[in-house]
Amino acid sequence: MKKRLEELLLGAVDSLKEKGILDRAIEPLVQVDRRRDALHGDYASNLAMVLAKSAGQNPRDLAGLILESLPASPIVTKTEIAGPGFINFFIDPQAQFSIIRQIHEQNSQFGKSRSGAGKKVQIEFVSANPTGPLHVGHGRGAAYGSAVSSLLQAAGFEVQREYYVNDAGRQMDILATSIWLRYLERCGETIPFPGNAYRGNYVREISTAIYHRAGERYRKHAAEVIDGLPPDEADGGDKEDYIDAMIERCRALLGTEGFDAFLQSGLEDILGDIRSDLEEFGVYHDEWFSERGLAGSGAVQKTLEILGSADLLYEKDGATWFACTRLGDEKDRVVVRENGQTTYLASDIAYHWNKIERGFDILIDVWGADHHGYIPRIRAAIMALGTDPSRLEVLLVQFAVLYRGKEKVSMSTRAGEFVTLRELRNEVGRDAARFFYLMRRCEQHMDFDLDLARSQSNDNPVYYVQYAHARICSVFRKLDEKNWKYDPGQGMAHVELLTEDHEQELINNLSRYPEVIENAARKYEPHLLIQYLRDLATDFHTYNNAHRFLVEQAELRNTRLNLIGAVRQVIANALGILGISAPEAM
RNA sequence: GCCCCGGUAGCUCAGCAGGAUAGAGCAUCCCCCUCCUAAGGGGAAGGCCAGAGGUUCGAAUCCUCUCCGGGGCACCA
Repeated sequence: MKKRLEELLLGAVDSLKEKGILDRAIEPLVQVDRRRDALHGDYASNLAMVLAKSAGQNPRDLAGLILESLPASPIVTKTEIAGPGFINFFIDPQAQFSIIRQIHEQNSQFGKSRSGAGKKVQIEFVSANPTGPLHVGHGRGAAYGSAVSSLLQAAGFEVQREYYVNDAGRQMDILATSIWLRYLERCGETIPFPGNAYRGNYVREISTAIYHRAGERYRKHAAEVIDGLPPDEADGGDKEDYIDAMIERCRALLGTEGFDAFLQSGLEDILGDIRSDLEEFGVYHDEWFSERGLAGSGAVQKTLEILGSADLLYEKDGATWFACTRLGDEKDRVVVRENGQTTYLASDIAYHWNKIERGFDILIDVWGADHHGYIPRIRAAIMALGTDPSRLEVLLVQFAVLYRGKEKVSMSTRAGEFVTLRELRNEVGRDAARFFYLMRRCEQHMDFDLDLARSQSNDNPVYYVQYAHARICSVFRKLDEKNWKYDPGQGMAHVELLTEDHEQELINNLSRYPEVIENAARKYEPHLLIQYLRDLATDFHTYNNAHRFLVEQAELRNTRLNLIGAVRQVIANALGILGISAPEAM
């Protein structure tokens, strides 16, 4: 509808150009907007105001000229010039009704578009380090990333969802060491636990499992373990130095094979937990990309060579630096440490290079807000590798703060206070968790109210939307109980019976749906879809309260059933994209 | 000090790519089930869109500065 009006206006512009009223060089952006107030018609355009200056005319006069040149169309019943120069369009109700038929024909496909057709998008999200369970912060990224993926798919893009598994590097070494130390405790050794080791309960559980499996095979005497290590933070030393020395000791005592056994158990256990957690949350990844695999393939070295041959690497203080200041970053960054190990950045550059080579048109990274400083160096790397940096889109998700009523829930990692995604899901349920995560723009800091999300009451916006769907299902069940037959064909033949304001309002909102999808996908903003759902649900509840659907008169009944059936379909489609269920009864 | 995000009703937030009288939900106050689930609906009240400049026909929306919150500035990942 919008597009058709825009075409009409373009036609008018062309003919004004021929008449010499408008300069041929002008290529106006023709815009048509929906009007909120029915008084101003169904759609309006600001075209005359936009063109007024370049045409040297006052906007209202120009609007008149545009209307004179506007090609005739059966869908437009009336036009008017209003306010400072708006052109208002009134649409033939008959034409508006066609949306109901369209929804019934397309069903679950309704609302999808082809605007992204032929474009391959890769979206990487969650990618939490496999050193512990997902917490509520990861949950927001997971909900957001998966909703954006579905949204892009609905807009026609070919989407690949990826999880980058940081299974290489120091953090994994710390994990393996932490597990081993807990294992030694289990064996009966007394060793002070390093300040910088992982102290979550899951570490103990993993070590216990190893103990049951392997017995005391990996046991070493406490004295042997701590002998000659530098002081830990608690003893006035440096916790980083201490943990590094402990890792070395662990490696020396266990040998590569033994160390890897601990590392591998930890990785498998935690990654398995993350996978099942995400699956239960309705979040899927097409690809789990291993950092270790990347390093093993020699890709990191190769990428460094490319940077080197582009003359973007230099040596200083025994380390190798990436000269990213030349490409817009504020500092140069280390890629190979003094000790010869490559940094996380080096792998990440190689990883992005790998993504580019896989042939995606758009790369999306969903990151926590704390990573924003990381963006310039990745962009620099992409430029250095000869790729247009605008192909990389980084979406930052701000933090979520949990509240229980008025009380802020502490997010400290210290024992017992840590809130995992799994705990959140257990407490509020999958649907509410997703809905609440997606309700806000991702740039918005979020206050997540656990009590509200959990409440089974009308305060809870999730139920409000789901209830609209369930209510419609219930109407169709009641229809069967009355032994009336639903005849969609008869309804379609009598759409003109939908004369109530509430019905017009609903139809109007239904026809907005494809635009909402398009818009939300373009802006990566699933919250727009939630907003829309709340509007649509409100319209339905209002309608439901004011009118009955199961009336005696068959034509009217079938017409109304067609309308609410369409509402049900659209709600189901939208909830589907958001990964939230559409219950048939509540 | 520099960088990112935010500052809209008592609270939590929308406000689409500048457009016509700034919108929801919660909380407050009134009202509505003989009827398809009241997990619903109708109404009232509530605002100098943080502040100051600028851009223009027109600014909550764009630009600059200031103030107030949150986060980030590693040879960690």
